[in-house]
Amino acid sequence: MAFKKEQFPIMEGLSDQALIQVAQYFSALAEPTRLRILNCLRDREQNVGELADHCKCSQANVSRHLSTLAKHGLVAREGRGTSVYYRISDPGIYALCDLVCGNVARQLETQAAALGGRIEKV
Amino acid sequence: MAFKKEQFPIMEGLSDQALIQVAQYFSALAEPTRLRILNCLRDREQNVGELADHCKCSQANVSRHLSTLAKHGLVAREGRGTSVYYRISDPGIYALCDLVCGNVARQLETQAAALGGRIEKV
DNA sequence: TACTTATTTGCGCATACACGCAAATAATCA
DNA sequence: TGATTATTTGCGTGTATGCGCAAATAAGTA
Repeated sequence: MAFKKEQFPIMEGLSDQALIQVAQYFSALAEPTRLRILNCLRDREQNVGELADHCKCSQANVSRHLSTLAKHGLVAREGRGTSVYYRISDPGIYALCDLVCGNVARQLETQAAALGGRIEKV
Repeated sequence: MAFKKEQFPIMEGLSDQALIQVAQYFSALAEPTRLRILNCLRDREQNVGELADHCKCSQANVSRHLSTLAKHGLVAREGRGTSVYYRISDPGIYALCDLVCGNVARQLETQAAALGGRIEKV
């Protein structure tokens, strides 16, 4: 793990705070609806109502998920008129998601091979 | 505004099942003790007792966390003698952790700047 | 066999959180 | 002003999960 020594000292005994920070960052991404929201925001910013439509999710839940994502610095909030627009503020998440998709795909292939190829690819 | 758009296709390209898979992969990494275990396994394989010592965690919990990691294909299990040795089986987590550490570090810098540089170290 | 060590698992409890629902808040306009 | 629309938030509920504890399981040895 490439921690900056200034922020994350102690390599052999990573600080608990650093581990908690990283774990919380992963937690923000560990929810299907939030991943769908982030995917919707990939191309352009959107307001809460639009995201609720595209995610087939209630406005209240989308608002809550956006709050979580904003708290972890993944999205940025900007109110214009009566609407509130959200946009990606941490482009690094797409590299993350791409990596995870690759890892998951490899894992599925392994499982498929172990099960005789009965699992169709996602 | 109504939020029912059940006639919309699933998200562009990403099935619900794929999102759930990715979310579960992130969930496996969204736990400080599991991150510590993975960090301990970075250099060499270790058995459950060694990991319990290094993580200052009970053997039972370490065993459970290892089970979770193995279920998601992050570690591999191999029993030798009375011990069970675990090792990293998905090298992709290195890239993942590098990215997340960078993202978290950037976020911390932003927060530190917003707070007037009062955060010296984590 | 019995004994020792190492690992796993069953159970109960506490916490975290996603969701539905409804009320509260914010911004714009008649 | 009040009305309308958009967003947020408070509350209750069900579910998932991390942990401690103890028992069960597995492998090696006398």
